[in-house]
Amino acid sequence: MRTPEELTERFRALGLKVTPQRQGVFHALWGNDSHPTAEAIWDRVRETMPTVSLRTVYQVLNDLIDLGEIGAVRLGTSSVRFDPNIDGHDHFVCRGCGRVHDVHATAMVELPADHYPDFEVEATQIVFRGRCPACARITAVPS
Amino acid sequence: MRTPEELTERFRALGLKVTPQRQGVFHALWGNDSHPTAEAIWDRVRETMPTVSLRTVYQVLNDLIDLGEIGAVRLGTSSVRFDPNIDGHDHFVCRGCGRVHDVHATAMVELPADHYPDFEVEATQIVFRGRCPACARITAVPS
DNA sequence: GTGCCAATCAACAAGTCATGTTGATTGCCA
DNA sequence: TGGCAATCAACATGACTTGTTGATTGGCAC
Repeated sequence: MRTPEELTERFRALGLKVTPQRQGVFHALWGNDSHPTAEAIWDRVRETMPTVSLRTVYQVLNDLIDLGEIGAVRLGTSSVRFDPNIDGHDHFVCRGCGRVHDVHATAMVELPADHYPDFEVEATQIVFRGRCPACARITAVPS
Repeated sequence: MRTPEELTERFRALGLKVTPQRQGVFHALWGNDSHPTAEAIWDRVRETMPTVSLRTVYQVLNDLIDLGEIGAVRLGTSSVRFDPNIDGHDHFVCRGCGRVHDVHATAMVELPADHYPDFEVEATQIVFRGRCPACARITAVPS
């Protein structure tokens, strides 16, 4: 994702107004690799801007998705998560704490063309499920 | 998934009653590789049993999931899909018709242990998105 | 065949998540 | 400074899934 400053530029260039609410969302997303839900972003924005509405946060997030600045991730968890990282990467979902981690898998994933002719693959999504180091440690038997 | 007859056996063995509604769901799932939604199964069951309620279909499906007889698949589509195939396989989601196809990818997917120590991977899910042969044909330019 | 009780039913309500609506207000920026 | 986009509150909506309740049915053990 671009920096908040670059996003500000881009919004201006597109004739969109740079409001404090929008900038609040920019900053809440910047460097945020926790795959926050809309509500989590709302909480963060409200720390410095208590009056912002959840409705507006949703609006700004969807604007950013439309502009291709962030991605929406649906991982079978209840709600949509937003990902400032739009580079190709995979996800690890911890069944203990529910957190989502960005990972880079060594993947040679293909649909064998001889078995699936005429299938046009446009995107491949890999999701690992299991336990993250922190959660694995909790239930690990200490010696 | 087991055959309807085997499921009948298993339900009896567990002290669960084998009702026409349950058998209707068994048959609606048997050999069904279309990844139906609860509503789609409901439709199919109602063909021979018009009075069955959607509530009951949900109930039976969740019972089957609890027994490990079928799987629930969440692919970012609006609703949960049910999959009688519980063997390891992957999915292809068509962005044209929305249909879900079972596929077997040639996958060498791993989380490199040197980069992600202590991550315990328990399951790996691969989802391909694109267009199925039928939908690819529609928009393909005929010569 | 009989009876117990699980299963099902209808008809709700509820809860979650996301978005639409409306009419008023605010405040960015040309 | 003013136009108008953006935001606000406060709803409603809508899809999906599950909970509840009280009555009824019917599977199956005896």
